[in-house]
Amino acid sequence: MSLNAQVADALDQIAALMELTGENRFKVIAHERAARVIRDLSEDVGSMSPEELQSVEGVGEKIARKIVQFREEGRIDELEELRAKVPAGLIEVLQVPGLGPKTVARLWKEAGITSMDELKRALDSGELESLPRMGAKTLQNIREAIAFTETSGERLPIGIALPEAEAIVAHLRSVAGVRKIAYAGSLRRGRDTIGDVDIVCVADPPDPVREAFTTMAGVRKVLASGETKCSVRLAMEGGQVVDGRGAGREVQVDLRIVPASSWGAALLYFTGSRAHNIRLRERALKKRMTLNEYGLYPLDDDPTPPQRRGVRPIASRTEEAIYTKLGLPTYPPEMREDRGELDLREIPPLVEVGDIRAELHAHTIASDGRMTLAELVDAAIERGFHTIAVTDHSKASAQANGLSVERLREHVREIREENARRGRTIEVLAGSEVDILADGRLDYEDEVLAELDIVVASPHSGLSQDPKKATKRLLRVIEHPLVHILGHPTGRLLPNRRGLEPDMHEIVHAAREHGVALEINSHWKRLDLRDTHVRMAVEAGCLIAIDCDVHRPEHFDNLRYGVMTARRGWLTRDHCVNTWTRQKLLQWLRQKRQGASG
DNA sequence: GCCGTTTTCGGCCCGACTGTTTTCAGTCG
Repeated sequence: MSLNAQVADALDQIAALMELTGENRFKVIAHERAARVIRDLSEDVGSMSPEELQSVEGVGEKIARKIVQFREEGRIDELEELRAKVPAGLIEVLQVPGLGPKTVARLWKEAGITSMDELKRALDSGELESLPRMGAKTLQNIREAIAFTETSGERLPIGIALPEAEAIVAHLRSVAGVRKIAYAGSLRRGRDTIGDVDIVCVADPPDPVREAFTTMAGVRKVLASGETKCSVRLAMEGGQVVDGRGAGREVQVDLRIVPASSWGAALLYFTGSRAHNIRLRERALKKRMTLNEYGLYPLDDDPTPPQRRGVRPIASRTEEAIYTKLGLPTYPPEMREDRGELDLREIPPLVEVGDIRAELHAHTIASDGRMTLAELVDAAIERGFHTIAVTDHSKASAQANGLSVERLREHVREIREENARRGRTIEVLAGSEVDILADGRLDYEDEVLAELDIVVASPHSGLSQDPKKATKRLLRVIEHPLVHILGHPTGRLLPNRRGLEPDMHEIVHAAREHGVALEINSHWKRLDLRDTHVRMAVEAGCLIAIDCDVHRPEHFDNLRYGVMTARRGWLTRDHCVNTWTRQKLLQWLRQKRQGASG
């Protein structure tokens, strides 16, 4: 785990334990915020001076000191003191939805509960029933919430959640009275994984959609069903199985019903992120306005919310109107993470799905793909691409039927013939997805690689090696004169395989220097590079390739996930090689070859 | 604990829903 992630975890633990000791909630929030910012930070806190640490938003003198102590001694005094006071097992209990710090502290102090196992035993024995404010319903909700975290605790990959959300939206759109409906939340922001699904809708009258929502197929439990807000737990469809673990799992879905006049405010609010929203509200207050999910209103001293007093909003119908009145550009949802976007005067020209004109990482039946060469090329033409690179696996990927040198050469001949046959319709490039061996050597000799139009080098094994080795390994690849693209650089798999954890600073700077493009692999199980890495690469001025790693025709549809990840990293068209013209792309590919020989 | 184009002190985003209680605390997003 990177140092930033370790520091963030430690700060999160301090925050959680503070909550249980009843510490001032603003102190708790300050630690949570610092943890989030450091987790997202592109600089490495290990190489920052105390002054630099304090220049980070949300990090002041005291938290900076804690970070310094952590990196020098591997511990933080305050965290150790808190751990001595509060049983560590309670942090897990705090993760159960519906159990907040107040309730967990009561369970600890009044019933002696110090861990999840003890809580489960106490629930079974009935000893909690005697506690005040612990009715049968509350206890049953806790039981069900624990079961939910155990079967469905992990976040859902976006590739599972997005189609599910689209199906729900399509279903509800046909209900009488529904005038507008859309999914929001982290799904709309394009995060790689999703905790729950948020849906916003305008419906008049509201009852039919509420009824349809709480009774739709798959609803296991209705958590809330109010005038404007409904929440359910939904069983995932049978087909949506993640690595064999999807079966039986549930996902929480929230529906918010809002007036048509508040559509923009509601969409803005429920899209988040939470941190972005808080920033917007702070900004509104500075401008003597107040922002909530109903609209942007003039600020006054009346404690009753303005929408209940019939106050006319300054803006509310569209997101754009609200941003404009706040003096801000309309941020694409993917940028709304409080990662510096509010300091921008204008939005950079972020890459869009329609900009992608080339797929540079695709497999055929020659290795582990399902399409013949001709079928792959046809599929690429159908997508409107001007270039398709055929990059079957190299020999070390035996499990993927990787090609021996002889088979590769025969394959290259076939690809060149196919390219000639297609004329100007599409450029078919002969390439390889070459395995990166554990020490950073490539799986084919240089003389073989030199015969190819394009080389994508990817790690497939040795993915748990330590960060220093991983960094060296990838640097060696980036410095190799015949490599164009570093494919799925960390090899992570969502939700559980962490993959390599190289020093991404070194990686992106070397990639920039050597003109190697780093790949965003668009498969929703990979999304590798991830968003924060893309942002680092963009800041360093790296080239990026967004590829689908196509094995089947439908894999081209994963492009949207890769593009959302790119946009979350603020990638613009000019630095994305897949958006270039055929001529510019080919020039870049050949230039690397000439640079190597000259 | 952090932060400041009115502030180095005194604020810190805002509303909905549930459960259990009878006016609200706790939790969530």
